[in-house]
Amino acid sequence: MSRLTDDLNDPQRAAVTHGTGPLLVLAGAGSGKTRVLTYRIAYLLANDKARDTEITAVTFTNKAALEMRERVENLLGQPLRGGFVGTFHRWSLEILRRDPEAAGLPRRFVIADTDEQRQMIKRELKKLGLDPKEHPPRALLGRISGLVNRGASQSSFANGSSDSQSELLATIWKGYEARKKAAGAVDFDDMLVLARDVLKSHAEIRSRIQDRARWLLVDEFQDTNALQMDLLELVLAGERNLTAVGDEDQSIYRWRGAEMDNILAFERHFPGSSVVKLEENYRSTAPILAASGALIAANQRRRGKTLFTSHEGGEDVRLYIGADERAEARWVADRFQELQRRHSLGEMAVLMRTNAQTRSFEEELTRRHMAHRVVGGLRFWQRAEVKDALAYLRLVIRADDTIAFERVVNVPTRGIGAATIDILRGHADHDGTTMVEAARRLPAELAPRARISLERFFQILDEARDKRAELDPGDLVGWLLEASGLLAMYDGDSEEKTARRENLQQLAAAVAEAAQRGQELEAFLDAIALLEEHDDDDAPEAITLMTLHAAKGLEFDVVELAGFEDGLLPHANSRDEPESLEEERRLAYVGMTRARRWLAMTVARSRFLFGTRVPTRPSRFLVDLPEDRYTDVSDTALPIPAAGLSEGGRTAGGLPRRPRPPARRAKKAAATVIDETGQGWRPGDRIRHGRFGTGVVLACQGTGPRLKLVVFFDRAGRKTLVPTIAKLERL
DNA sequence: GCTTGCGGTATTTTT
DNA sequence: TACCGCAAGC
Repeated sequence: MSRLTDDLNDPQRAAVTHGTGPLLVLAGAGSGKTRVLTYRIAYLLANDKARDTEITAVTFTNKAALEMRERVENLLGQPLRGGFVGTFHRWSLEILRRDPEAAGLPRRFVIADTDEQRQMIKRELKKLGLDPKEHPPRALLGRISGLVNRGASQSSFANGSSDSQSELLATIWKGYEARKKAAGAVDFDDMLVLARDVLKSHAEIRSRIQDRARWLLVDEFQDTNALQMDLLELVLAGERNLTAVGDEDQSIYRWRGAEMDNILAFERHFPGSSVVKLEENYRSTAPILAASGALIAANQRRRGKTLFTSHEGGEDVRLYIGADERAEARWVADRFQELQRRHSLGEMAVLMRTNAQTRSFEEELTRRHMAHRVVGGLRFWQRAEVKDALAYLRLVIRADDTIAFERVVNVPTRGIGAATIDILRGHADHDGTTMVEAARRLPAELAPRARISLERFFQILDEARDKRAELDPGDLVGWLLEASGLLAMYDGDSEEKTARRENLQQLAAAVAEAAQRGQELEAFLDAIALLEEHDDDDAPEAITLMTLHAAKGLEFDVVELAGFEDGLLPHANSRDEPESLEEERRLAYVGMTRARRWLAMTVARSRFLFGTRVPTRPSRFLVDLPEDRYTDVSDTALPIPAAGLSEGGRTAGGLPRRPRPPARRAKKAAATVIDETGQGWRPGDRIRHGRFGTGVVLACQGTGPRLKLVVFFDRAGRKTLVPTIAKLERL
């Protein structure tokens, strides 16, 4: 099969044709990572080194999996049967669905999504009499997830927790586990945990999976966490044919538990492994590579690669510093208008650190009637009306789905409020059954209205279950939407209601389409639980606005990296710790390397943040870029900060994670601040307040009697004060 | 049970 | 500033 290896360069070919044993492919940005992965699969199959049932290829996103499968099938000229190409979660889920009992799960367990997780934590807090404001469910779940992904379990954590803080977490966690169990639900992390446990404890299942993963390929290896590593090690047997492809310089999910050591210390994890570096870049021009390469070279934690290209020339990388975010957006829109002569709008992107930054660009592009789309907005499957409809569907399939029941028993409202739910929950707890069971029995103390409503509710579900036999799934959903009254909820012709009705119809269409593909309703529900994102990229001729995280894996002719400022990139919350600062640098690197032909970074000298205009300064990452790697095209030449100057300040994005006392530093930073107010207060001043203690002035709003100060107090956090009323002492 | 208004908060979010 | 979630009030 020479055709397969002909169009590869030497290192690529070495990776593709590698024999048995672990292989790490260090694939620089744009070096043909997916190509190596897909060619390797095709090569193994075409040369009878592997049977298709022995191929397992794991990715992080459904999109990547889909692309991989398609490209392999294109190479092979036929569909790939038997093998597995999918995400870690789907892989785990398949193991669990096949043998739920092995994992101690009910046969028809459900997947709890983020909302449902939060709901359960909230209930638990309420039960414990804790204030959700003091213990934000989001943060609690984050901590639990972090622990789980590092290999902990509720019980192991509870045993090891000594201080009251961790004991509290252990208690909440325990309740959370109990709730999931009662609901027959697993969360995203559980899928991996349980799959790992099953593989560990059930030799026959393990051996089956090991056979299926005789050739195991893992994409984006830099993003794997400890749990995923456990999983991989469990299924690697005999020849240990792991092909891991990744790039430590593009590791941007540390905060989600990604463990860079998996790639940095690959050889230690997998003795006897080979390593191939892909350093020839086929994506970007030389100037873009030179600039991004200089930036990432400043990182310590990396194995080190130097990307090169055989293509000469290319436009300079530009830096533009504008007065504010409007000037920034204007400049970008101007450039994109010019560039439109050579590049389509679909090949242009504005990338940024935070979602909030899209705003000024949306406004400017709308004003100019330039087509654009924001990636990462509300997701189809996350919309309330869609989730409601899905909950009905879930109840049809699995009558005792407590989560779904609670979600829609009163949607549309039918007089079943908190009081009714409490009664039902009381019965369920008392009898040791589910709420749905309790509701079915229609306890006597229910209000008459609630009884009637519940009866009707169950009638609808029962009828739907009967209809399952006669209607095809799409029609079943249609019927359910009518019968439940979900559709009627959005009667009317306001834009919002119409949109919601359309979403519901779209859902019915999606179900019908899945059925046509031969997918069972159960499988369909699983699929969308795993696929939070709705992949409809059907507006290609538009400028893309998105976060740097969302941009990973994509490429565009024209890329603009917006908000190249200290506080934003690196983000204020991630610049103190060296490890996270390096991750911020990688984030910038990912952004820059998305560009094929044209790249610019822009800075707004002031930004509207938290209700105030805050001065900013260019990113400290500029210091990593030698001046000949970019061209400053700002209207007025503004000085670029020296290394370290931007440390610890309160600049854009602005609140220091831990306010630091030294007045010396505050003074120094204040000198760079433009605004100064009549009252003699200015950003950077250290002050003392009777109640809040000491703090630092972040910004001044208004003048004269309307003057307000935004102060960040060391202990009390951010407050807005009127200096003439609040007694402030200047330090 | 639904609406309104207040207070608190303000990264990134593959599944 | 802008949004979200919750508590009070209709």
